[in-house]
Amino acid sequence: MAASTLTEVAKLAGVSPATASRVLNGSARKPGSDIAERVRKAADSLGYIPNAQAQGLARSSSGLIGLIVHDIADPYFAAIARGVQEEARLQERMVLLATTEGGPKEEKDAVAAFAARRADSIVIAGSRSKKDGDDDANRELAAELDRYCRNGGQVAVVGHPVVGATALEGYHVVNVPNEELAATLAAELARKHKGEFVILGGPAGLFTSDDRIRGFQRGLADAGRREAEVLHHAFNRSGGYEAGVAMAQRIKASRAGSQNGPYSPPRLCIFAVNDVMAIGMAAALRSAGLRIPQDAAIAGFDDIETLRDFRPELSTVHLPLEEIGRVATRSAASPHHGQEILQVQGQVTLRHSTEQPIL
Amino acid sequence: MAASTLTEVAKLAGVSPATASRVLNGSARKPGSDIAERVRKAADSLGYIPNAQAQGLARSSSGLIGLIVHDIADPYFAAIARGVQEEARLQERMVLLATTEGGPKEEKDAVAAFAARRADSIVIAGSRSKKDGDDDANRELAAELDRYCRNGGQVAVVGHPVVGATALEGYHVVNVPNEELAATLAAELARKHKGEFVILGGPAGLFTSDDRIRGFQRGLADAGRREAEVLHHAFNRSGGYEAGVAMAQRIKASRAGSQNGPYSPPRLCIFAVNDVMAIGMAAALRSAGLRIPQDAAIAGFDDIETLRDFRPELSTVHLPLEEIGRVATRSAASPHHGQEILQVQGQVTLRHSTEQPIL
DNA sequence: CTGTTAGCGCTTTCAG
DNA sequence: CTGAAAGCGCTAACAG
Repeated sequence: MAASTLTEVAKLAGVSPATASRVLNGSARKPGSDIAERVRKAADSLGYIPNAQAQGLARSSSGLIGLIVHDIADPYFAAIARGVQEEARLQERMVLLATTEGGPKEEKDAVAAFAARRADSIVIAGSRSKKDGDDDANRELAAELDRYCRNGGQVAVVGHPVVGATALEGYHVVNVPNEELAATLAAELARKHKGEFVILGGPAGLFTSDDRIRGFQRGLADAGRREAEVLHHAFNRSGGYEAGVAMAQRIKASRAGSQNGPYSPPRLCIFAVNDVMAIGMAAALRSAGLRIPQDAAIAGFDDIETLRDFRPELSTVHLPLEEIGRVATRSAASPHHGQEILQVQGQVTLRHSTEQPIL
Repeated sequence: MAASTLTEVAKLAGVSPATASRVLNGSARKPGSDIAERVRKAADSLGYIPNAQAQGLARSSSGLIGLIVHDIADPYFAAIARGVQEEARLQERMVLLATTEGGPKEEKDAVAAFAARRADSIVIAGSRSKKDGDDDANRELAAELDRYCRNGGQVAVVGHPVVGATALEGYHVVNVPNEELAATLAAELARKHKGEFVILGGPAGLFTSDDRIRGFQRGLADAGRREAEVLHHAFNRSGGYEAGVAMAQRIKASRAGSQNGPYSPPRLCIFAVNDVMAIGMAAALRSAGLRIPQDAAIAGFDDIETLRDFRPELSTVHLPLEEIGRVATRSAASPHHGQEILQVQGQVTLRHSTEQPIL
């Protein structure tokens, strides 16, 4: 037994499908109220549910919003997804989810799949990468997006424009001032921290990571501090943890070495380019018996919700994640001519993890 | 400029649309390799992307999986969503996301929307409630689901059968032995904890919560312990926090009272029916200057990933969340006659938050 | 193996 | 204001 159709409803109400369509689904022209009444009654006596696929085909639009994230279980993406979802609900659209683990190949596939489903707009939350070897895939991704836009689709990208996008029509960029914020963070940290800095970055080539690294270095330089060493690891908790294991050894070694001398080794300040990496790092240090901020200071970036319950309280740069999701979704809802660029604000937030230990 | 169609591809290749369809989209019969070649060439010279809506209409199936959660940013749901997503990818389907904040009304709407989109299957991750006032909405939800199933849809529900579902065709239940696990947890805690127990539950009527409360009480009773007091709060971190604020006062008051007497007050053991509530509770107690497990023991339920980085390490019941998402999605992929019930295993996991303080 | 012919369910001109 | 008719893009019988 298949779901009942508009035609059946129309028949039951004794009207034409066209009329039934006009009363049931939004149309400019309103049929007479007596007719409307009859149709509505027929509809819910049959439990009529419009077939969105058919509607989509006829109207050539789907009421779908495609969302691309690296990993939906990562708190950063989950928060953005929540914002997207909220806004989608306001727009009376549904969210189609795709996870890509950051690969341009997967992103391209996701875009193609969304295009196939005729999604009205696509929100790309994960950051793009220009890692060696990804060149072709990136080109294909850009081509796919361009095509999607040329066919009338709207694309909102969080954090960074798409590499090599040529069609500017239909692109919306929610710009996160990663570099500036990282610079500010560095400046503030430089004021209170007199020792060395180390940067824990994601894979080289990942835009978000690179921007934050660059900004942080600039901030250090402006403060007259020496350039920080940069470590590259996976852009997630594991990457941070892995880096932390090595870092712990290093800290211990340097400490052991200096026990003979008159000076205690300078305390390191580690800037992780995102919070989940910072958490991984902190966990590894803690497992090794080191304490934060006594044995090392740590700062992250994003201010994911998880931080609220993480100890020590982590210094970071607050980003309005849900708002970013909402803004991206909202902007993609209104076709904009030319490339639209929106700014969001972040806020350096210093907490206990970068405080001076009490000596 | 609209996307190019199968017909255009066919024309360019000099074949009929039917043939083009057969080579491009999966069909039993394979056209000759020379023809196939030509069609394929035509297709990607035009950048052809099949219109999934049209395919869906024609095939009457959509390649869509509907996922219903309370809140995608809640780590519990995010983990399940990841599992669903993984399995969906294996099935070459896409995930449609709906968030409902637990309301039966919203769940019903979500099901209707999925039905409209002709989702092949629906996974309901959020637990159902039979709270007073939700009766009508619950009935409607059940009706909507029944209809969906009668029309050939598959529904997988995590944790608890749908209230009042009559059509058994197409229902799949991933059963989480909440009650048993809670009982086991109670038994183990009773062995090491000699003081009072308090249960921090969700809203009365929420199945998952009620089951866990019941199980815990049973476990206590079996251990010869007295029934625990039950607190009801929102089923999320805020609920836990709110409860914690009150609890902190109470603990402090009882302690102050007994300072005059010869006995220190018995330490409380708090069982929160899920981890996010436990975290909220712990946060509130900590803000009030209380320490865990010294001033109170706490246990949660679910073993969400967040716990890995939460201190004190929280005792809980481990649930294979991703696996649950995968299993639900997998089972809903294969139409089962009658109601299918799958079991998942959980594991009581005692950690530091319920340890005996060293006196 | 290929092409022709009907639809899938709905919207939307265009007449009446 | 209503109805009839022509698709939207694709698939699936059924012929050839």
